Amino acid sequence: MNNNYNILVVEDDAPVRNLITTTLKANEYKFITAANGSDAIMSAVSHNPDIVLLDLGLPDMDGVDVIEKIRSWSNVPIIVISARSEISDKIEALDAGADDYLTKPFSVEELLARLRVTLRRLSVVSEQSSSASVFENGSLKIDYAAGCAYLNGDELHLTPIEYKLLCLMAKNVGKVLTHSYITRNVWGTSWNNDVASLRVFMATLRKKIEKASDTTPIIQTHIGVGYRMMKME
Amino acid sequence: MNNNYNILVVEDDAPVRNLITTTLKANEYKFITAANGSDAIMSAVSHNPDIVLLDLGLPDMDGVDVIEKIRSWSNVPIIVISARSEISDKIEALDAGADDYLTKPFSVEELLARLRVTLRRLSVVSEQSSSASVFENGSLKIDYAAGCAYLNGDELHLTPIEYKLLCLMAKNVGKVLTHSYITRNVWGTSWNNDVASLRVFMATLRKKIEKASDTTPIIQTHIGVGYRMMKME
DNA sequence: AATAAATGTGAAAAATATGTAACAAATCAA
DNA sequence: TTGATTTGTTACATATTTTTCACATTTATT
Repeated sequence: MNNNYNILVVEDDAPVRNLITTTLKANEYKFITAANGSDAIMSAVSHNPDIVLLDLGLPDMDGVDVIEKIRSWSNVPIIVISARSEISDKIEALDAGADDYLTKPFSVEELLARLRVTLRRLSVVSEQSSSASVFENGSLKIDYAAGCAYLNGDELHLTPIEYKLLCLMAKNVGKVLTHSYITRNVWGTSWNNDVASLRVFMATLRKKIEKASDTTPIIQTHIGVGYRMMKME
Repeated sequence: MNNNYNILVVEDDAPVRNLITTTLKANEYKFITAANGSDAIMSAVSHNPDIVLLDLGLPDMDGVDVIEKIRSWSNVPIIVISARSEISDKIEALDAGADDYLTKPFSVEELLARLRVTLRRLSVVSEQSSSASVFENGSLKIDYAAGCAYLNGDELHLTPIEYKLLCLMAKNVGKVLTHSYITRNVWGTSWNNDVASLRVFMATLRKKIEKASDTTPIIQTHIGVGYRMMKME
């Protein structure tokens, strides 16, 4: 007897999808399916699966983009199943946030074994941080799945960097984030740690999200350290 | 660039071991090595590594037995690197407790990518477990994760040096810290051990954390020696 | 009690960090 | 291409932090 884990299977090729689902069914796993990227993201939001099995070759969007999208709000384990066997493809997917990478043709036994590994890890971690796809704090709202931010219901027009910056602050509400932590996470690993740029982006972001709002600023400066988004009431 | 993670490399074949260690060194990972199973188990016990890279083909014992042995007391991530490419070998190792399985010949880039995956997971887990990183002593409270200090629930505004100083005292509650120990830890190694500055900072810190509080001061002076934060009730 | 040594205190100077505006460079869509 | 948008850079006024220093106070020693 198995478990209550829910597995999201993302695969556009029907025969392969059937192979996977039949295997899962035979091993008493519960699952839902999606045949393209946007359906996959919607299912990930609405069903909150415990594991995602993801084919990279989807008709509507690149699989790596699906990984990044899901990773923008969720830490759900993602096991990639792909026909692309190039090392560079593997690295790209793993660095984007995938947890494992199987190349087609794959053995169902190996897939099941790697599923068991992931499930074993899940049960260890068990009840982990709540990963909601919508963030709300005061008059500010972020819909991670849609990639949009709102202030008092009105959509904000944010540039990509501004949005990343906002998400990073939001994911760490109440914590002081150091300059280098922010630049590393917004601009990537290799960056000259330029605080000047961060300052001007922070300024424009503040202008946009503190538009005519409350008395207390939502983003505090901690001189010599970094910035912090305050938890609002 | 990197990290404080310690990696145990278990591989009896010297050329392969060198390839791995050279790669790790080039990427600024710290590591220790073992050339057989019993050494590997001893190293895993004594050094408590963060990750184990394990070759299955060891001279003295079967690699799967090493996995099981380590798993009997530790959940350290184990990445298997093996010449055995049979599905049954993979399944056996994964079910024995391995977290990942690479077959030789392997790409060092893929190995590094899978290491990053594992490290990423480690840091997530450690962040969660470190959520209990809150110090409390009387009316004083420090939230290390948030980087903030509170007095009777009210947040204190501390400069970087004041905060460092407070954390240092807090981490050593009850102990007398010498002037030179404090200056070394707050200002860094190369410093002329200026006690005058320390005195000034200690004064402002005291003003802030002993605001209208109790009869007994929380920070004691030990003349000719240093300072001590008292354990309060 | 007198003296010397160590510590506390307040205020200024020095050093450093920040917010902002203006502008240059890069990117992107038509 | 153009024109619009986004991103990166610089200069500078302002604000904050850190250091220095003179002097008062406390503590230890004789």
